[in-house]
Amino acid sequence: MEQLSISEVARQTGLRASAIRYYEQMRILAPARRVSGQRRYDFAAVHQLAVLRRAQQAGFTLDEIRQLFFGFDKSTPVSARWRKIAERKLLELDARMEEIQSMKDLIHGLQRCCRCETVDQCGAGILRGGLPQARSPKPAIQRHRGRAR
Amino acid sequence: MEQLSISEVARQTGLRASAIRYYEQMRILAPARRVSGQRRYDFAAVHQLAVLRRAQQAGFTLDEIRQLFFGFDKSTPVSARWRKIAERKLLELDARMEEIQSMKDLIHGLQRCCRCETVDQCGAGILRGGLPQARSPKPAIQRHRGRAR
DNA sequence: GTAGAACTTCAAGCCGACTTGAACGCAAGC
DNA sequence: GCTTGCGTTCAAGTCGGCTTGAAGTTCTAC
Repeated sequence: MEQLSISEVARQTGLRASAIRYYEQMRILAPARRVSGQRRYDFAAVHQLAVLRRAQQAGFTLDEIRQLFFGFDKSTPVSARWRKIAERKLLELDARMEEIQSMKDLIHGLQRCCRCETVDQCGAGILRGGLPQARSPKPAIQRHRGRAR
Repeated sequence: MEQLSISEVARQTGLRASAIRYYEQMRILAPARRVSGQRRYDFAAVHQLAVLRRAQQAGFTLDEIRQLFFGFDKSTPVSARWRKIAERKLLELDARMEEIQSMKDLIHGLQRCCRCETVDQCGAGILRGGLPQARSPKPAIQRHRGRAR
């Protein structure tokens, strides 16, 4: 059973050693065995990190990936875990798509309709009905949940 | 010429007073006149903030909005300013759309093809060719520019 | 034995768009 | 004169996903 150092794992996964340490700290990777203080990994860790990267590419957060790894009954196969968390994520991605689409609509509307000379005119126009209005009546850009009122 | 207090402007724009102070600090709003230390606004400020909000809804950053307000020759009408910065933004939004689309493709691929029991299996599969692979050969999720190597 | 590469931990920094808190100022009404 | 309710400034905190730096330890090669 081969033992890899952290930089060897980093090389094989394309990650930085600091990222791997960070994942351990965030409890996404189980603490590695130590040999006089230094981390030693086997190939399972490389595989786990490959899954992590793929999950990130698919838009999952580290919290969600921790869920994927540790948030299920041990008997639940990974394929079922994926399907479970993928459902929520697809809804979220659709929401993000629509958000972006409504931004695009807004910009196209501006490009088509704005004839304003000054910012003042433009603002007055927006207050007087918003004109193009796009499709979504919602605030659209709010990731900082302290925002609404 | 009416003089509005900061909380009055906040009420009319739906923003928080702290946000309005922040915009001034970030030099997106010109410093307001002071009456014994307190800010006083006229309606132009309300209009300007309406434009700011609309621009945010359309996905512009505060940096870009500062550009919109102050980054052009004074003779350039606002409609032309919009069109100029909108061009770049549309490209960016298209890129974000594709990014999200490739995430969705990745997740659909997982849902269709993953039969793995364990994370280890799954990771080994990913390393052995990545399977669905989606469309984009690019890293996909990288906003932290320190990331690549 | 010793240089230097690789490893460790811990704390702090980065990005963007704010909010929150502390400590204070100023005006009006009682 | 005192409270209430605005307003002010400045510093620090938030979120996520790391990186960077300092200071110290251990491994490796000569």
